[in-house]
Amino acid sequence: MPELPEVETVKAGIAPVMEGLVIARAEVNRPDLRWPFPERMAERLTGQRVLGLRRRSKYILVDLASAETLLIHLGMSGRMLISGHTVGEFHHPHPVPAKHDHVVFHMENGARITFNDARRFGAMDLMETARQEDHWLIRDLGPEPLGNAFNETYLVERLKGRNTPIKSALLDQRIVSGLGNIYVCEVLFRAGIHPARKAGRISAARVASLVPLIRDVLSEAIAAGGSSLRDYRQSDGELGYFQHVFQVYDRAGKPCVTHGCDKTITRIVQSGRSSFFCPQCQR
DNA sequence: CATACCCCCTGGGTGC
DNA sequence: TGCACCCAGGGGGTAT
Repeated sequence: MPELPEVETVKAGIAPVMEGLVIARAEVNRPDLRWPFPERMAERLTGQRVLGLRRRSKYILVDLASAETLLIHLGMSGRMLISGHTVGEFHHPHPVPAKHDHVVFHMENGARITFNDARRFGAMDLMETARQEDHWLIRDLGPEPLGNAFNETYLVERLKGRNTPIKSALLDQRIVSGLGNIYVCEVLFRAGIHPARKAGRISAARVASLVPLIRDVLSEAIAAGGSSLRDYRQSDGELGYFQHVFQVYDRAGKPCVTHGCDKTITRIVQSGRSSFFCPQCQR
């Protein structure tokens, strides 16, 4: 689930019950996720005021009054459930503890943020806020796709001479950070580029055309997530569950949505991951 | 350095 | 209802 738009949505969803508030207690129910938690994580979180939340790529960064920053990654199946808060007249009760509730933030106002992650590909770590750029998970990340550093000139330069499929290149977080399997498929469909095409053998003009398409796809997804978050009554407090209408992702065998195209969406496997595309519209 | 695989882990869906 | 198998939105590590 979580690519950049979902992480942005989750961040926005938990911000109202974290920012400016003290973590009365951090409940840590196991020693690790993908990697061991940092030393004394529960103690270093408990009693800390949350100064603010940020997002870098697919990471949520929680700045604490202790001058430390909590890094959270949702992996493939990570979820954030909010409970104990009130939206309008609706109060969200705390749920019964569920399987895979690995970390629970008990906030001073009674709200809880529960990190649930069945597959445990997620991660948490603590770092000095001042040295966040040096963190081993952060330091090699490419530019934010919605930021100014990601532009046509940059992408053309980065893909020049690359022998790797464009699909793999756009999934490479060192080139551009935040895209995942779904949105890369969607972007390549909009661009009319076959996912197996070698990145270095696409014309500069077509590479450049990817930049605004990437921004569009991500912005639209963030907007969709934001709209679903507005109505807490319909949700159970679980974030990142909005459904998008994908044009190619997970649509193998279904008709291409392009007007006048009578082909069906094809699935291939590239470096172990599914790619969906229209063999007629994408070359 | 660039590229290709393998792996971590649990659960849902499908076919028999 | 059981079971075997495939698949999953991520990404680090290692071999080539």
